[in-house]
Amino acid sequence: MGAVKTKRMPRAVREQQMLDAAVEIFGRRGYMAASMDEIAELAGVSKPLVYLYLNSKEDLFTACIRREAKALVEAVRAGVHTDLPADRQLWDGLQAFFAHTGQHPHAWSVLHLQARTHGEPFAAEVAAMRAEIVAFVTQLIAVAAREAHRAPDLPEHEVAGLAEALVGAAESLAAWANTTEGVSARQAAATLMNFAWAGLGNLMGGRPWTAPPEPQPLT
Amino acid sequence: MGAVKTKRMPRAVREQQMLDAAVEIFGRRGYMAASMDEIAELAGVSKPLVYLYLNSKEDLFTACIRREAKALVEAVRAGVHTDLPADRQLWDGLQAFFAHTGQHPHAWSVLHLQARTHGEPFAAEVAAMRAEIVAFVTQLIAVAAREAHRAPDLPEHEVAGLAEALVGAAESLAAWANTTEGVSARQAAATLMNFAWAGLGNLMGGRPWTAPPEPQPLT
Amino acid sequence: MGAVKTKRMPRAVREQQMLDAAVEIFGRRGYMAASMDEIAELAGVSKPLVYLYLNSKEDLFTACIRREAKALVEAVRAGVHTDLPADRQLWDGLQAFFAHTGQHPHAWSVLHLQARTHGEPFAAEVAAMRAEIVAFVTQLIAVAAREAHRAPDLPEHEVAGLAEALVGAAESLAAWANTTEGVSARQAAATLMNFAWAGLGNLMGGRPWTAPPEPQPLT
Amino acid sequence: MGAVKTKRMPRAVREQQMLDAAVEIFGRRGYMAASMDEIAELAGVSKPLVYLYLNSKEDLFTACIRREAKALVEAVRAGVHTDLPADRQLWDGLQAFFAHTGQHPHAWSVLHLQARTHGEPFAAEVAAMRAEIVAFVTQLIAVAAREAHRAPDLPEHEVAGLAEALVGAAESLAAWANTTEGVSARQAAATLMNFAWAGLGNLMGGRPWTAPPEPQPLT
DNA sequence: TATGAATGAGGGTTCATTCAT
DNA sequence: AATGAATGAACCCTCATTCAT
Repeated sequence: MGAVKTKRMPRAVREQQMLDAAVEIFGRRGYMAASMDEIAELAGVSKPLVYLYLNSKEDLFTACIRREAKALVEAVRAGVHTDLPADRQLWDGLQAFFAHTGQHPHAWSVLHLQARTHGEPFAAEVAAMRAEIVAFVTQLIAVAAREAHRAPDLPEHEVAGLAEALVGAAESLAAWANTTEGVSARQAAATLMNFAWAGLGNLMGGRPWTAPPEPQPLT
Repeated sequence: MGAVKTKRMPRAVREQQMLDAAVEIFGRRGYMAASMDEIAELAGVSKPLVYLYLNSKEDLFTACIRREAKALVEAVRAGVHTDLPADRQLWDGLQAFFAHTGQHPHAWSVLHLQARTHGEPFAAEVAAMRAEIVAFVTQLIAVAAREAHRAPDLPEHEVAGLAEALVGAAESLAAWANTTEGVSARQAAATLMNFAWAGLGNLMGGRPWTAPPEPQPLT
Repeated sequence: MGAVKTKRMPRAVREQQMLDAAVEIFGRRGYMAASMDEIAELAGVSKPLVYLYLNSKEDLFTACIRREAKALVEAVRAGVHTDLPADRQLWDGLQAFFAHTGQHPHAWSVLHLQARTHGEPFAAEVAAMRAEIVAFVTQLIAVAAREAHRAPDLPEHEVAGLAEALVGAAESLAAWANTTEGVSARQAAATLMNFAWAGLGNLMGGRPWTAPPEPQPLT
Repeated sequence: MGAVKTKRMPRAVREQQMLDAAVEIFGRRGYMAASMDEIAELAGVSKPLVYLYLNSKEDLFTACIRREAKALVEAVRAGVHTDLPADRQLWDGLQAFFAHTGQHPHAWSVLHLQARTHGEPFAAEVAAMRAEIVAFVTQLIAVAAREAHRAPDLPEHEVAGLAEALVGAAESLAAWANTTEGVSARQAAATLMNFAWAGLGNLMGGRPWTAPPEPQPLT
């Protein structure tokens, strides 16, 4: 199952093999439970070579996060055409997102679970990527509102909250789509678009929702 | 900071002290990085006693998950009054959810991050709780639709997807609310209700969203 | 050859056994070449127990240095009676010194070679002991001079240099006495007393030695 | 700080660069802690070249010891003029010794500490050099005694002991002179000459020292 | 003459777990 | 009801050393 044992490869190639193996093992076992021995074996090299090229378990993990974060962002970017309407951009982006995470489950596990579960060096790394995506979505929502000649006065932090919720929902659905039989990337994206665009309110006949008054302490 | 060292306590009490300590350490360090030594010390007992009562690290972790899952579900249940309208039930449930997770961050970390990050014995445990909540939300959505005399033909798996998305968004927002300064449980709940009920569509002037046609392979 | 494997001993006893083993191995192999495995085996315990009681290789080494430094100083102190004349005190001290180092060659190796060969944590430890001994000798020389109603104006730093030279010579002779067949502690002490007291000058018929004039740079 | 990276140099030159680097690293880190990697890097060559020229870490260390031992002996020899009186020869030799060790602290560390701290291959190497110096001093003492028409019957092993003590004191003072601020080679040599020639006895008004009778076991 | 690529072996350290009291 | 004493197994990391060019 591991890489075929080929000897004497240039450093750049070997490094990618090591990262491939590391992403798989980190994704499967988790950061702490992953052993450098297993990673080296899967990469088809000896352990010292892994250390020679990637310094330490922490550095190796960081390198994995960086590579996979970059790959995910690029996959989403490649799926989006900025000259299309905002809703279409969101739809395309979501599809690309679900497709990529579905095709690289270990990488998604590394980004979504492992990196956030362990301390600051790693969480920051993935937080940067997430911020980038949230910013992208925030801007899409703003553009969409403008296109619809609506909500010129939508408060900014409200939009941020909505974007956060959308991205959060997408992240959760990624796990759902990857685990549940018969749910494709397209279906996951459609569900989320329906949820986000039409809202549940549509089901209720347009009756808008308003928060009940905050309970006051008895005087 | 740990439990006061009192000798000769009944077993049930000691067990709760141990679980308290374990939840805190598991939540802070993660499952693998948590050491039985640290847990025993924080609980104010010797290590063999932990093993005598809770058998193994795995069993201890499982016990933590079970206790905290039950507590979370009960907290949400206690916040909801089933004789109120569906939207009010959802609103109350969300508030209870965000309040409880905010007040028990270690417990939420155990349920949301640690349990899912490590293999099958634990993921299943928390999946059961999640299924319970998703079912509750699914039924709420159905009730709401019926109350509004709408969507009599809404396909079931569509509703399930929406519920999944809603719960996922809530889980993501929990982290957001707990980390972001100045975001209270009430605000997080409001943001999510707006998102779910009004949808983004409202911003767009009611223009409904429809998926573009699936690309067909060339004949 | 190692300690008899007796189970379940109180901590204090086990610690001494470990220090015994550690001193022997450190003395034989040197600090870096000594392996914790070998030390544990010689002590008749498992490695984790060594770490449980003594924390780390560095701490173990420090503990060895402290114990042996204290033992050596006490051995010398026990040999000296402060109510005897100064020369007799020096003679007795030297004998005790050579006897102790001869009987504990590994300990002497740890103090004289290993501790000084490795960085600051350790060198400082043994420097303190050495300073104590040098101070003792310095004072002895001063007392001897006073007893002889001589050298009331002997400059202090001169005395310090002499004491340093005497202690250095003693340390070197310790190795010589321990390695050379047929040289006892008594003989080593006698040689050094002759050297220090009578000086080589006696051999020369009392002709005192004076430094030639320092060469001046050409004007 | 390392050698400038120049390609294609004759073997003899490269070897000296490697030995320079090795002496510095061995002196700074100690034999075991020194890594071939660091030595090669400081020498400005690749590791295989070090092995090609010097075979192994042991051989490299031996080569260092040999080169530096030779250099030290030659430095002392160059400082001594055999046609001068014995005390002047000793004085000049000591000055040369302290000057050389002060100027080459890493080399002195290799000879005095590292070589003796590690097993037989190396200790023998430096013991040979030391024996040469002790023999030189022994002969100087004998000559001085003859010049003074004294001590025709001085037992040989007594002289050897005195020489040993003198050399040992010199070695110890070398460390003292190199570490203590404001102690020059000249001062160190003067202190030692005073100690050796005049002796402490001079301070005592010529009162000779005699060993107290050896304690007899009770009959 | 010179080096990039690669590894077997071993060392320090920690952990979950048990025994005997 | 509770603990001090003890360990097998594994993990991260480093090093001296070689191969193929």
